Amino acid sequence: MLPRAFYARPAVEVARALLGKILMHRISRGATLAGRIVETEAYLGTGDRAAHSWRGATPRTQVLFGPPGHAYVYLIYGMHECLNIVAEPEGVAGCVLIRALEPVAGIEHGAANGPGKLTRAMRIERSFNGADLTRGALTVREPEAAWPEFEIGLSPRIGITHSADLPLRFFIRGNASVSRKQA
DNA sequence: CAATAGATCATCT
DNA sequence: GATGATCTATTGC
Repeated sequence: MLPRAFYARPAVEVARALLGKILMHRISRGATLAGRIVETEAYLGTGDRAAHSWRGATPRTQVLFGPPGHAYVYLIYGMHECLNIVAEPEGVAGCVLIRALEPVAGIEHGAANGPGKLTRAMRIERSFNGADLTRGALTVREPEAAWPEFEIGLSPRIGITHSADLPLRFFIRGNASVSRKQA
């Protein structure tokens, strides 16, 4: 289990450090869904026009200003949920959007290569909003066996209409589960 | 193969 | 009342 201190850093650092880590959801006794994080995006707090928190805290975004290591789950376009992990020390907004997973357990190949698809594959819903990822059913942990070395790619974020030119998207170069063709 | 449309609703103005 | 950190299907070259 990654310690809370792992998340109490700038969102950009956390986004890069999360690549290769394992997202695990314990559905029930003995049944787990798991995937390797292969694509992330950093969202800063105030000042990043693309971030939900850019204007300040609202009822929905208050979790982004709370303690790091918690989940921020929201509904987008009326039909897809997106999973974020709160970064930065408490009181400072910032988070990391998990964009794609490589299947490890209980996930069909290609079913988690996109923000909306991975929440469905992992059965993550809005009830997880505010959940503590350092304990509980949904956790992030170090891979059990070391993964082969990988190269980190950097590109602008996807699907946003503001600050669309900032290179805040991180992905494992050459990985087949990344949501788009290589940059 | 690239571009676009439609689905569908919580949140904020 | 408009908008959006998406996805899939369909239309158009």
